[in-house]
Amino acid sequence: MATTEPRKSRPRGRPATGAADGRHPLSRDAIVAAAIDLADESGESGLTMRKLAESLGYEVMSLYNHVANKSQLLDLMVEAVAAETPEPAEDLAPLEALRTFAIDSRAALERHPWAANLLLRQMPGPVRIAHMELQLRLLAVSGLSPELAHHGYHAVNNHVVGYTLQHQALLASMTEFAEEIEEFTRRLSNDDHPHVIEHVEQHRQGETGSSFELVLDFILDGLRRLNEADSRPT
Amino acid sequence: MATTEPRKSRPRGRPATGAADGRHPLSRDAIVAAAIDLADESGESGLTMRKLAESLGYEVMSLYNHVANKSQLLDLMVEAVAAETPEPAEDLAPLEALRTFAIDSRAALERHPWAANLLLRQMPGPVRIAHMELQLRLLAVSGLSPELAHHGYHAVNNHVVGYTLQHQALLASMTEFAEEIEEFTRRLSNDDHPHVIEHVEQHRQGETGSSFELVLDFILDGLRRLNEADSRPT
DNA sequence: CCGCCGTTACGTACGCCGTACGTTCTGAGG
DNA sequence: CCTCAGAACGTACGGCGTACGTAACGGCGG
Repeated sequence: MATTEPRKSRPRGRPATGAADGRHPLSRDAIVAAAIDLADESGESGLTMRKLAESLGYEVMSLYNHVANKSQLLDLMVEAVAAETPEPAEDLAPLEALRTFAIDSRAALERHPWAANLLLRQMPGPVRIAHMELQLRLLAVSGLSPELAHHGYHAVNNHVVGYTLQHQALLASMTEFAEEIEEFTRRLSNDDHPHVIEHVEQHRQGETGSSFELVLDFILDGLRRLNEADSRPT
Repeated sequence: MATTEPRKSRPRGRPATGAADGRHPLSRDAIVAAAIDLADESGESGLTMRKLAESLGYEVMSLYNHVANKSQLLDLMVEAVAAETPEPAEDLAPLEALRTFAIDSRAALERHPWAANLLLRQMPGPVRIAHMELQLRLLAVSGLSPELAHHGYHAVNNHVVGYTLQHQALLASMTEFAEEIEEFTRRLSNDDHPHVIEHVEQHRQGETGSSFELVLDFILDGLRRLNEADSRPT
């Protein structure tokens, strides 16, 4: 039907004279920002090159003039989220600085529920490498042995990412399967799962939340304690 | 071309007289088992209804006579993996039993790299509910306060799943992007990232592995210590 | 001033994916 | 012998990422 007329109503090619119509001229940064917004709203599965182009007012393939492929776009999104984490204050003790950095990292991940899952699959970019260097340096100058510093890095990182992943999954389940959960717990109600029911009830009363910092301190205290025990016999 | 002949070489309908050809008669359990095998080989993205049917010697839509949809199939796969974890011995102290259960759970997840990622998205089935009840019971009878038991459950579970997720991601990166990593670290070699380079070098020498149980004990010891501190002033 | 060219936007098309739907065959029960 | 539920099948649809060719613009050498 439309093949008879050679072009559509909107002028083709670059928008006449520097984006004279309502839209910005489509840069890489604009694409990444729009992708983050779209993923925040619709989840990772809702982020589609087609929908992303539509949200920007462009056609799909125009995006590929600015990003190589979807994988690179996801890389850029993860880096942008990582860049939201502020550097810790410099006057803090090393492990205190690491503690606040972990808390701030988690806050950034919590703002973008898709980010934690993506972290696992993508190679780290410059921002994440810099964060890694920062955390490793803090561990090194805190007086921990090299082995403990190595394990401490993974322990803290695992905790930040793992906790956020599960928290987001829990939130998603609670909103998506609300009535299934309702019926599910009622079916078990007086059965042989008393502790599960109590646990769910604790969640309903908002018992959660402080658990992240609790375990973070278990890890940091454990590192300190183990380091003292190792160095005392010397 | 083939539309002229009314049927293909292989006989249609149910296989003549109880799977007289080489294949089993396609049950739900057989489909789940084949799906697990396929995902173990090709990863979650490699598990496709088409490939799964092909690996079983059937056509795609025949699978839907035994499973409702792909999401249900993934549910069944996760449950099957969870069922691989043995129950802990009954003569152990509660927190010791929880410790071995965590280690065994991690081993099962490690055998199936796709499982940890799936755990986060799927609603728990009967097997996982039973495991949840088991862990909560162990925490309850260990003498911890209800709040500490609640947090302890999440702490241990987060650690098991989170650690496995990151470990699998690390292994995948190391095999998939081997030369990229090689060049990447060489580019940084004498730059301003000394700790990252040292960390990668530690990994090359196999410094990893024991970190899981180390942090697990940090968590369990932290729970015990905090419980004593709470109950002593009484 | 003119004509070329690199850059960007666009449209079409291909090969995957999950799966809805209608058809064809089978063995079992009356 | 006939019927009938259920399994296996083939086709088709909409959505995905993206390869490829085309069209319109701005800038620049002549």
